Amino acid sequence: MPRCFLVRQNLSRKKTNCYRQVNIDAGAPQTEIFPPVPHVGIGLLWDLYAPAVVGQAAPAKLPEKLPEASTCPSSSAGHQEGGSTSHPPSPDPPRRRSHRIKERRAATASSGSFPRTHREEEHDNAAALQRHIRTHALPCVCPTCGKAFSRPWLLRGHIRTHTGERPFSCPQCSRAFADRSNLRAHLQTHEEVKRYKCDTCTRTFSRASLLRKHAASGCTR
DNA sequence: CTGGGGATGGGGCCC
DNA sequence: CGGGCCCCATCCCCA
Repeated sequence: MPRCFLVRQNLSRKKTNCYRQVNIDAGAPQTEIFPPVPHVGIGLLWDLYAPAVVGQAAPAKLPEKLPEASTCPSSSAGHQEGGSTSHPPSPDPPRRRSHRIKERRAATASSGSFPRTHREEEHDNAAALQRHIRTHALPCVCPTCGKAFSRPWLLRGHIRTHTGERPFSCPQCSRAFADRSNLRAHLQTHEEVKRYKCDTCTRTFSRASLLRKHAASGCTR
């Protein structure tokens, strides 16, 4: 599920004070955070969307922009945001587990082995759905600002924004990060060869998002 | 426009 | 079954 389903788009995540003011001053943190999406609707979306993408790389979560997601080169040269720090940049980076499963499911759908794999898929989907449903419960509430999260580790990461704790340090520079993913993204900046290449020009970028912005701005180089 | 940091969410997987 | 951790993805914001 895209984050925008859970957090108001116009609520600044950069400035954590905004959370405090919005949530506490408004006195209704839950109503500020919860989207107007009925829980049952999620299951329907899940069920409706998954068959529509069988045969392609089925997204693990609902795309924020369906047309772009359908044309996103997710199965082509690396599209990982931060990339795995244990692997050098490569035009053919190791596929993620989610990709392998997506491909397996796609292959299942297009193969003749429907009965057995269907049971597998039912199990997978049921487990995934149950877990997804749990994401709509937000039992983990920040004692500082009242923001609620679905999982404890999400809350822990959020609390670091209050405490300033940065347990993840870059081995190549002195910079530290509160989030491992952000460290991984940072490590890409140390790479000489960027893994995201523009198809139109010769420019390369350290992030998929930078490449997208570059393309969206109209590659003129 | 670009590069990068910060924040947050999801599913996969293991225990 | 659920918690916890991991990796990946994405958005926003700022320099």
